[in-house]
Amino acid sequence: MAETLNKKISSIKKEMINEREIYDISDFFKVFGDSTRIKILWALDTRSMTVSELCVALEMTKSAISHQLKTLKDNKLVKYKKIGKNVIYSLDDEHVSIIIETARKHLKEDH
Amino acid sequence: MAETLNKKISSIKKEMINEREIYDISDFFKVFGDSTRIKILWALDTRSMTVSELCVALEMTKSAISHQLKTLKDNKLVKYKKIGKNVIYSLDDEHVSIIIETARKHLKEDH
DNA sequence: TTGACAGTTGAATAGTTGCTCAACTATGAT
DNA sequence: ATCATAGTTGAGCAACTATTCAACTGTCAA
Repeated sequence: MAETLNKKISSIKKEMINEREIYDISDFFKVFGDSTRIKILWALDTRSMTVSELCVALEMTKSAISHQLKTLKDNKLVKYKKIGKNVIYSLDDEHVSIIIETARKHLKEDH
Repeated sequence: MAETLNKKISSIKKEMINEREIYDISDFFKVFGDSTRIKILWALDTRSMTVSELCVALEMTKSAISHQLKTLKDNKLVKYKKIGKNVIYSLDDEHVSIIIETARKHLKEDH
């Protein structure tokens, strides 16, 4: 009885995955695999910010920040709004927080 | 009334994060940022496997697989058991599935 | 002991990536 | 028009990384 249920749950949980999706997933995680980008996401999870504000917060050059914002933009993790000379960036996805928090939980565990 | 509640929720949700944790988080995601390692994790999420079995499943050399298994081992994502000449690897953490599934959800969405 | 099989490891190489620098666009103020 | 500010972009370089190759350890069988 319980075994049949487990098999059912297991078959629902485990779907097929193809070569293309594998690359999409690993490319997606590459975006999170850089400390500067994590800092940006963390900062933007607090509040929306302009590029200059991010430069001050992270103590980095406009160019470096802008390059990383492009990567985040391309991966649909941040969105932006132009207001006059400023460009205000903000998070574009609720998954970002979930993913980072799950990682933190994992890292807090003792093995 | 609603505003006060939002502020409270916001303060609970958002904890401090330090420089060290930023690097730990990005290092953790670097592990997921490689297609070979995703393939290994995906395969091991189906069932435990020896190195040779993984070689057949992923069509790669023992050496390449072994190098990546070391990385996964170091990051506490897989565990292993020696049985005779064989080394059987399996997933070491329920967070792995959660993280990969959240990424897949994100990638499936249209923006 | 010898040989075959399973897996690990270190060095070398080829490819990738993050930051800097300089040049650029665009907007607003004088 | 001119200048300052805000941000973007492409090239180049230094640092990193995934795979290959060859040599190695450890286990089992004859």
